[in-house]
Amino acid sequence: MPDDAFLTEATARGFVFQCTDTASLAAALRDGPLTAYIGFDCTADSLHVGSLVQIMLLRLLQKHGHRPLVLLGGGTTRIGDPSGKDESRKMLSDAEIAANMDGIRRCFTPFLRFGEGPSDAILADNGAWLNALGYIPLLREVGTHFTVNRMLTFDSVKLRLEREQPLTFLEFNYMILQSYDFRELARRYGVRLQIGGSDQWGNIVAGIELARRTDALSLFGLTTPLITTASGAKMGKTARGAVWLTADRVSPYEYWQFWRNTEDADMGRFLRLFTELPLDEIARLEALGGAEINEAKKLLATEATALLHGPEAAAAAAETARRTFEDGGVADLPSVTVPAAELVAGIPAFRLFVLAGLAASNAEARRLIRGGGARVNDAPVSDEAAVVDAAALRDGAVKLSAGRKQHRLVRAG
RNA sequence: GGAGGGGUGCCCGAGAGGCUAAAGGGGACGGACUGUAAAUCCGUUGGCGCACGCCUACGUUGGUUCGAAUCCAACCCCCUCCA
Repeated sequence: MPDDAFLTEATARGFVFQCTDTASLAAALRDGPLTAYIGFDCTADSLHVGSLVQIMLLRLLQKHGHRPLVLLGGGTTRIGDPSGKDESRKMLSDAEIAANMDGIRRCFTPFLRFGEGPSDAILADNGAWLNALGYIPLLREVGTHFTVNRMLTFDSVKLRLEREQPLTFLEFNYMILQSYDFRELARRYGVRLQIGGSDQWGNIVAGIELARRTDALSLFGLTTPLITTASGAKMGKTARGAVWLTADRVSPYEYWQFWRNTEDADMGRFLRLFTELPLDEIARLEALGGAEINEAKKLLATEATALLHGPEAAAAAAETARRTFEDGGVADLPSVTVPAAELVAGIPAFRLFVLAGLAASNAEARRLIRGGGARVNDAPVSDEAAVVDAAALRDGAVKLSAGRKQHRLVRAG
């Protein structure tokens, strides 16, 4: 076990996959506040739970008195990281990148304390230095420290070559720019540690080597494990797509549901990574068997939701779920409003399911009905041509259900 | 620049003039069983107020044909080898 409080807890909670030099890093951490960074490329306007491990680790770092630095990839997003991808991403325009950066920035505010203090988080954009680089000077100054021989051995490169998928020269340069970032952050902010997903190992090590050669700096790298579910699927997918960390994409209630539906075998691991419950408490919860596990999952859902959306929203989501699933009642579920006149006139049930967002097309809604998965006010819809009108209103709303878990209210407005 | 191979639905992958909205698998969704879990089994899986019908879809654009994902031409993109 490493001889440092932060590393010890990070390891115990399952955040550590690989570390370049655990003993020296522990010593550096003991010497006083240390600045560590994680880079996020701006490929979408929000992050999703796939990035949550890294965010939680930065949060843990800050709790232990160190300083997190969030690096937004305003420059590197223009290149596209080939790591872990078997084909190139589409090119994003500078305007898209700027908009995405704005959205991603907001994802961190619930998790990190930003400011001027010694352990307050800071934000940087690698566009600030990368965009100004000159090609020839870069080649002469940095290019001499990279051999193509070595670069070809990186997994990110090998994967593409083995699969006979194209790897453009543009993408081939990504690792050089990420290395440049690490050294630049060390120079500007005194950053000593770079954290990343396990697919970032190569890029991180390359940066450490560059800084050692040119600046005689000794930097560290730490990677987090790739989080999959116990049954092997990539984590973070739900019935309606990725689990985003933005309320207007995934509501607190949906977010709570995502965690509530965790597989049994993942419960303990997820509690350690995605909540801040004490480890001994988690150990106790892990000992639960059978249906009692559900209580632990509710705790997981409420704790994780509280971190992102706040305790009130988490409690409200938990209460909505309790009333819906345990009382079988109608609670404050996600709702949509349809014009009262239309409802009075009667709307075909399949249309209503589309309007409520429970089906992507009329055909899908019809299939849902045919398959017996559609219910109105908890009563199965047996007839594809069934019509719902104002008579179905219960306290001003009609409850629609697609399958056992997805429920919506339709209100007349 | 030369030679060869290839671009099919969310993904992989079969199909080589009509029987093809396109086999099979994966994924996804629904049902049964459960504990809002996993595993298993069953069903569904382009759109349209969808019996019939119509529309869109096999890289792009044209053409041949009664009829094209399947044949022809040009173009775009990818892979391999050669220069």
